[in-house]
Amino acid sequence: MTTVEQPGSAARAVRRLRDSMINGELAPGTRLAESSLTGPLEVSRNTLREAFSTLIEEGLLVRLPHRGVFVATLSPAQIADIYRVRVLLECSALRQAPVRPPRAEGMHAAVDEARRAAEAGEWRAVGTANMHFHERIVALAGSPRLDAWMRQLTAELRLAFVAAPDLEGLHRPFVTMNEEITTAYEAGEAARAADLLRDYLLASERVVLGHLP
Amino acid sequence: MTTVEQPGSAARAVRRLRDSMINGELAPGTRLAESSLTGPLEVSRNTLREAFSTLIEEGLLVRLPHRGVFVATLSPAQIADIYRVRVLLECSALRQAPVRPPRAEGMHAAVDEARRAAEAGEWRAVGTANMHFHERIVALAGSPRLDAWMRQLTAELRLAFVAAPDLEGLHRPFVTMNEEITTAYEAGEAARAADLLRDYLLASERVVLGHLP
DNA sequence: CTTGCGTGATCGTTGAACAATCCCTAGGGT
DNA sequence: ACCCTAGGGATTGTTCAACGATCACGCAAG
Repeated sequence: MTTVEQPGSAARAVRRLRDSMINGELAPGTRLAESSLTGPLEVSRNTLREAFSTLIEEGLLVRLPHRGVFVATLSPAQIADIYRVRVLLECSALRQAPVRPPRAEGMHAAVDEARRAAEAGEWRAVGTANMHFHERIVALAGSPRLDAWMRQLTAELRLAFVAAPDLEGLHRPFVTMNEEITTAYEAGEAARAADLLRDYLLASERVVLGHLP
Repeated sequence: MTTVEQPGSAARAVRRLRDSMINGELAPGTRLAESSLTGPLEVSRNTLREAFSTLIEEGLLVRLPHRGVFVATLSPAQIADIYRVRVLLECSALRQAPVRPPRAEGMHAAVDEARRAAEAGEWRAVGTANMHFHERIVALAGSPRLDAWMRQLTAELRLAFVAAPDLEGLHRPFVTMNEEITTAYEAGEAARAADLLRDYLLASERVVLGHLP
């Protein structure tokens, strides 16, 4: 479920940087100078570079040789790529999911998480919960590798969210759609749920791309 | 196509380590002590650690904190996981591939590569070519992210190949199956090609698991 | 045979140092 | 006024040496 809390300065720096990015404190395109980060993060330059390597591998940072590392900026083409992968992964996972005893506990938990956050007006938390919902869908495939990849995808996508001016308009419409997909899946209609999910993703892609420029 | 030739000591160390692993010079389970690798690779300990990070992220190495890094050992469960992901990715990519003008150039190139290697009796090269073939199938989806993931998967899987005692029996049967899949796809029968591919993968999984213990 | 402890070795992290590369600006030419 | 070139300053890429923290191994005691 939750990511393992690894000890160590490098891992801590990774977590702090990642949180800062998905919280919007570090806007996409921001340059992260090594020397100016060693202070706030309380790590040495070498350890910081190791943290950078991890985040670059995850796609959250980009390194331009001899120029520095920058918070990744997602082009429309890259966002389209992410959604292409999501449609493939999520729909396949949902379509081949077991229906005899539906495994929707995780999906329910994510839906509840999203609804509570929506009632509290915390739209960034709603976005996080929505991403959790989709991670739970992929988890239906039962593959640790797929789970790890999906977490990467959602982290990357949240970089696109932080640039959006209207978080409520971006996330609110999808809370009820999550519920519909869960209901359809639990009713044994995996194929219909997968179709709903595909429509959901295409709609979400349009919203994200529309909120960008 | 080929991986980008990045400059830098760290990237060079990554390539040399990865090549050593998929060539079988570094057997799975081998411990890679930092101090004893700085000499042969001609890099400092810090740079070596950076190279380790990359390969750990790729799944080729495993880090046990305060104990060192080891060449990854694939358990049967992990191999099964890899094949589960492959079935999902490759079959989806092939099923949704364009059939009007089939894009099979890459697949043909990989088939030829495999056949030439088979005639030369270089079975490890045959395995490499077969992996290229499947990377080309995923490339039909047109997603850079999927391509990168598939390269990771094939690299991991080759770790399982190096332990096999009978490389010919492991790789030879699949050369002609590659050709059949290509033919079916070019004939416009994407669905049948996907079914062939699924059978192929399930058979390959059995062979790999059978060659292991 | 098992348990506990000490020793040695390795890892995790730090700080400093140097070379390589890039950005920016000042200067000269047209 | 504009463009091109050269230099200085800053940042990155890489290496090295050192320290504490942690683990593996062996030996002694029960």
